[in-house]
Amino acid sequence: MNGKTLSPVDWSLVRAFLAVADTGSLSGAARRTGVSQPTLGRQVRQLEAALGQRLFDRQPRGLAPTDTARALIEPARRMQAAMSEIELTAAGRQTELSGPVRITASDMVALHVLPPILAELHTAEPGITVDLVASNASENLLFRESDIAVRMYRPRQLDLVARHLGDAELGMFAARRYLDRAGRPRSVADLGQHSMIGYDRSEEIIRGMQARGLAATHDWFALRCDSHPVYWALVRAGCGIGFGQATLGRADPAIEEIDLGLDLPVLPVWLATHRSLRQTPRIARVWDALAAGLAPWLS
Amino acid sequence: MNGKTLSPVDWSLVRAFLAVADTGSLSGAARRTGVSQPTLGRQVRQLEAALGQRLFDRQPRGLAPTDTARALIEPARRMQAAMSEIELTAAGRQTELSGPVRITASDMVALHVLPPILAELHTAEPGITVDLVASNASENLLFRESDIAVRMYRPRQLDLVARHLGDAELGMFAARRYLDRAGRPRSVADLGQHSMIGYDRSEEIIRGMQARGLAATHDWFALRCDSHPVYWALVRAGCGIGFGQATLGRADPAIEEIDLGLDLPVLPVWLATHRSLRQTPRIARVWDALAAGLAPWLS
DNA sequence: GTTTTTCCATTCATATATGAAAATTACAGC
DNA sequence: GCTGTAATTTTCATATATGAATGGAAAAAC
Repeated sequence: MNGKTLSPVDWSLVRAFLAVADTGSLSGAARRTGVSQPTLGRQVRQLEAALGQRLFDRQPRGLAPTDTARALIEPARRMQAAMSEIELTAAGRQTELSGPVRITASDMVALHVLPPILAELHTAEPGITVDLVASNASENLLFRESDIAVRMYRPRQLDLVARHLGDAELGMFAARRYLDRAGRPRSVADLGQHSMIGYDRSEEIIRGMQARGLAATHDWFALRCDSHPVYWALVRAGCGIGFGQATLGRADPAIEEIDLGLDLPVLPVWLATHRSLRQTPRIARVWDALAAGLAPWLS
Repeated sequence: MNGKTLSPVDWSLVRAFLAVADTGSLSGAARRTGVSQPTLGRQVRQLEAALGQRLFDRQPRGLAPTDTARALIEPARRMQAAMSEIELTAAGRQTELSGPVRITASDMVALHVLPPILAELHTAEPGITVDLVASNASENLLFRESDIAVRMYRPRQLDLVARHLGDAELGMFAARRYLDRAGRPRSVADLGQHSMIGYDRSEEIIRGMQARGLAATHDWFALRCDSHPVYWALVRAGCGIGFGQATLGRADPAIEEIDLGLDLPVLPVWLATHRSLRQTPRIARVWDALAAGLAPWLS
């Protein structure tokens, strides 16, 4: 285990090293980077040979970093940061009103709100291609995993430009079909007799209800689902009463709003991008399209 | 000229970018990096495509960086520095008393002094392989272009460990053959009647002689050569009187020292390595061998 | 104790990147 | 105006790296 040659080390191996160190396994790193697992394994081995040091202990559950690897993570991160700066600086200096733009949005927004906005944008600017990442995980704008993010909270990362577009109201909804069958609740107390749809792992509805004086627990719900789009499909299918964005529910003829005077929280909607990209023509164009297109959904 | 894909950029392209930016041409960068020039050209193009920016203006005399390229050089250097830190940290944690060690020395020292030292070292430590770079240019110890440097001046770079081994005396010498034919100078004035061997571009001897009151000019010399080893071969072949390291001349039976009472300068001899490597077993072993082996040559 | 899951290593066909040599280009000097 | 020089680009055979599929091993789940 010693570098027998004194040849320069391929910088791209460090990227593989970081991905493996971050995820703790070759397979995980492969999923995250899009590079295949055998390739990552070979690259790690190659880096170990080049540095003359074992970097990971191969274990059944993954690769555990050695002391040496731990010592190398910090400079590797600096490399990554510098690489990001290169990409962002270069992208920020682009002047064409065309090219790819990657947008991150929650799966709910991506599924129900963005498609018409992007359709219109594509008609107006056919040169701009959009990569839409529907994910509730916050992609890292600093590493250019995304160019523009639509978020339901105030972004707090450094070097970001963020704009508060407005607030998305929440409402309580059920399918007309369901209400015709199960009856329309007239008070908060009536809810106890209804099928409520909730989340499985997330506790947000439960906490919200409890804060409003309802004795909600995990078992209070007849049906639970963690996927927002599927959750919403359950509501539309008449599985019971659920919560969702007010604009979405009110625009849906199959659905009826249930107003019991609860003051439901509102979700702030933010647009965010990296400071280097804000003035880039095609990014600015998409930014404006999103801001304009989202406005009718917000209050 | 716009990145049509949004795929991650290969980090190793930045190394090519830096080499080209530093040398100002693909050919120069190829010479410096050991990568072929067509490959570098392709890598630069590839980086330009990935970043969506032209980085160089192709000119007949080389590649001139664009404004964008100039903006990217600084983060690229940070990447390079971080990569160096990775390599140095990893190398510094190696514990085996074997592996490659790259030594830089002036061509004179490499040719006349180091061979016996390295021969003995190799006998004692066959696991250590040595890359000897005979070059008067100072390789960059920070970027691990060399592990140990033997230098005739005090190294001043940051993060270096340096040790002053002693001083190499200079002397005035000529081949016995030459002196038998042309006579032995008894005074400084006699030198005017002799064939003096000097440097072509370097003025060091001229300045040294002038400082000692001799009316030396470029034309004072009958023969000039910039290569130290060739210069010394000229002296040994009886072409005339020249200057060289005292220990070298005195050990040579074909050569006679000419002592006219001039107080010639001495050259300080330094050993230098990166701080991270000083304690590494095989580096320390070579360091010690060099220190011990060079001692007899110095005063 | 058996099954299932999760992960890493290997194999082999394919895609990609590389280098040597030749072709090309544009200036500089005479 | 021609030639020489020093660069880049192109071409093509070769070397290298990659991914899909497979095999294998060790924990976790039942």
